[in-house]
Amino acid sequence: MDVPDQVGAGAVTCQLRDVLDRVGDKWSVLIMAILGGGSRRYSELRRSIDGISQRMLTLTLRSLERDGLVIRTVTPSTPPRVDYALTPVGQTLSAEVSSLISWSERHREYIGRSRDRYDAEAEAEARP
Amino acid sequence: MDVPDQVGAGAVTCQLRDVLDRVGDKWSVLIMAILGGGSRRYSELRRSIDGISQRMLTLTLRSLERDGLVIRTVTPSTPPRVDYALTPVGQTLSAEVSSLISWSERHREYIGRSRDRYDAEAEAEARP
DNA sequence: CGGTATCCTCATAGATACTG
DNA sequence: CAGTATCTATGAGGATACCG
Repeated sequence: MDVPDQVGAGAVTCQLRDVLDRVGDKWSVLIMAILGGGSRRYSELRRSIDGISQRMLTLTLRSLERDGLVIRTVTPSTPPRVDYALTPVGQTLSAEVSSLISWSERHREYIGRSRDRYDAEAEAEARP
Repeated sequence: MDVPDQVGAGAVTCQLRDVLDRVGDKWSVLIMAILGGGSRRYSELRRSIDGISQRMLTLTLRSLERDGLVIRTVTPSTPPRVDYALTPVGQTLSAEVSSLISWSERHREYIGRSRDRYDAEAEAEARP
């Protein structure tokens, strides 16, 4: 793994924290996954992502854009049109994300069974 | 990428959400990274992870254990000794995580420059 | 040593309303 | 259509104290 013993204060962790904050928030990965399939309009994203508020969609897109992972293209027509796409670097992160998705698919059942077992044992202990 | 257009309500997203919640919280990945280097005692983890509270260390370890990613071994000596290690499945997630860490190392500078540029442009626009 | 229990705070995100 | 502004609330996480 080559991870230093002391993490949490050094530069390595800051890098890691940055990416985890990026990848860990509620909507970023979902947006990147969709944009991995190609450029999308604002309204397309809104429809594609079930349950996202307009506020969070905009906020998340802005921070992805700020990080250079997504590019925003405005077409000043009437009605206005705004398209979002992954940048080349965004595509490489999107690839990492898709690897994580496939991990989750492979181990979904295992985790589910683990949780059931753990909860059953915890309950058995609570009421002996 | 092979990601469906509609995410957020279907099974695919639940799997993904599960992993993201797992990987996205503040301490799980740090703990998994350290345990990737081998088994560690509770107190070793506490010292290794700068800034973690006892509460969060315990909570995070419990949920990792619940998911079958970490195994907890109690040695009932005096003083008591508790060791934590990755399970085989935990090791595979740890590998994904290390891939993400290396991505973050490779693109740390790019993101930093992107943010600086974005913020500079935002400020330039705010005060023209 | 390896935890629980309790309280508290402060970001994150949802709902709603309005706009160029 | 593609946002911004404002308000609110919920829950993750920190601080502290105590326990087997």
